[in-house]
Amino acid sequence: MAIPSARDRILDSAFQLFYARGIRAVGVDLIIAESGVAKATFYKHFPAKDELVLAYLDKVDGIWTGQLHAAAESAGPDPADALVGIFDALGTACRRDGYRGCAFINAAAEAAPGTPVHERTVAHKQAVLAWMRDLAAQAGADDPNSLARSLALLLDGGLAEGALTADPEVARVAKESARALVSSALPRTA
Amino acid sequence: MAIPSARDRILDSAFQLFYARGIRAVGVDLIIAESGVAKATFYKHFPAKDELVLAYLDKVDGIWTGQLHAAAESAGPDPADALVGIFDALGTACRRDGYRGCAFINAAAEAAPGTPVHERTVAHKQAVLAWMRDLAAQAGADDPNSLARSLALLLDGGLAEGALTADPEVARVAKESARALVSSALPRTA
DNA sequence: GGCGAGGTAGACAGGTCTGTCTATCTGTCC
DNA sequence: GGACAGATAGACAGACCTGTCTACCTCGCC
Repeated sequence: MAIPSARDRILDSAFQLFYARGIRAVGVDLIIAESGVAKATFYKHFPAKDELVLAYLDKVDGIWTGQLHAAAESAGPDPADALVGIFDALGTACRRDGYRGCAFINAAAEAAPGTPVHERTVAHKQAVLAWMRDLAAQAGADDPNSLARSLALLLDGGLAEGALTADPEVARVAKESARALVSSALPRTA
Repeated sequence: MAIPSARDRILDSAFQLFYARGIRAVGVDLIIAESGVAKATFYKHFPAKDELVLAYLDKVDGIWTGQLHAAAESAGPDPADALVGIFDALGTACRRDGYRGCAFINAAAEAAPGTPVHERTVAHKQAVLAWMRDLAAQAGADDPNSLARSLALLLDGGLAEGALTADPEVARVAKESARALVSSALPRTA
């Protein structure tokens, strides 16, 4: 457990501050002060604030995607169960202190379409959607694409509403709705 | 068709600029230039930028709530149909040029919880939810609260994703999912 | 004619933001 | 010991942002 490298400290501070307050609301000076790093060091690792923002989004992507996959896996081997289990990640997130919705949606709200930040967000959402479509296909859905999109809507809705009120009820309803949509999208099973 | 008052011109410019670029990204100087108004006039009508932001949100609330109600009404007198019809407003919004998702969600992403802007967003979402809960109760749902929340998730999900890619497919899937959830939440009908 | 409401034009103060640059210190490897 | 990589501290430039203030203009109304 050595002291984290300067780069890691910067990224950690940025992670917390950007998420809690928004990207534009946090200046590099604050990140520098919070991470206890010199300004020159900051700009050596991240030549512009935008690059730090992208690194922040990549970090969020790693964490959140990991949580989604873990939730899906721990729901069991059946792909249909996995699709529903995804929503446990939403419930866990909702209950976390300082929860403020989806970092990507929040970032995209501050970035103009076409900018790298905005596009990184689109890429993330498309990756999640593609993964869910795969699961839907494995589950034998009649229309894996529509099912995956429906579930993505529920998930993004839960994340967006979470930015307003961190109400675990939202996650409960989302999971139940997901269960209903999944089972109605599968061919009749015994 | 007289020239709109100075206040209206300011609010119109703010409406377009805030929505298209985000609130923090737009300075009062730009709004002043765009609306062709003097700085003193601006500050006479809106003593601080924050008050303009709130007026902007109120304007959005009036427009968007009106569109939701209109979509619900034009789906017919049956409350269950109205609940599904709401999603036509999402489809129309998606297809509009310059569509960038829900102004409230975007605004909340930039405002810290507890600020007036954030709370105005929460109030708006709660009003929409309460209205949908009413419709769900009129439709005779077993659990109007859960049904309304499910539909709100789909709606907010559609709005949040709309900020990323204005894909009408999203609205189509949302409406279909809404139909499925509504019919599965009602007691068996012939 | 005179008054007042509301608008225009734009300088200005004080703060914050990003990004650059200089000068110094510390530890490691040879 | 000496060279070097990487960090520190902090001044600085230049842009931008909010909000204030002065000075003038214009139109309707009494």
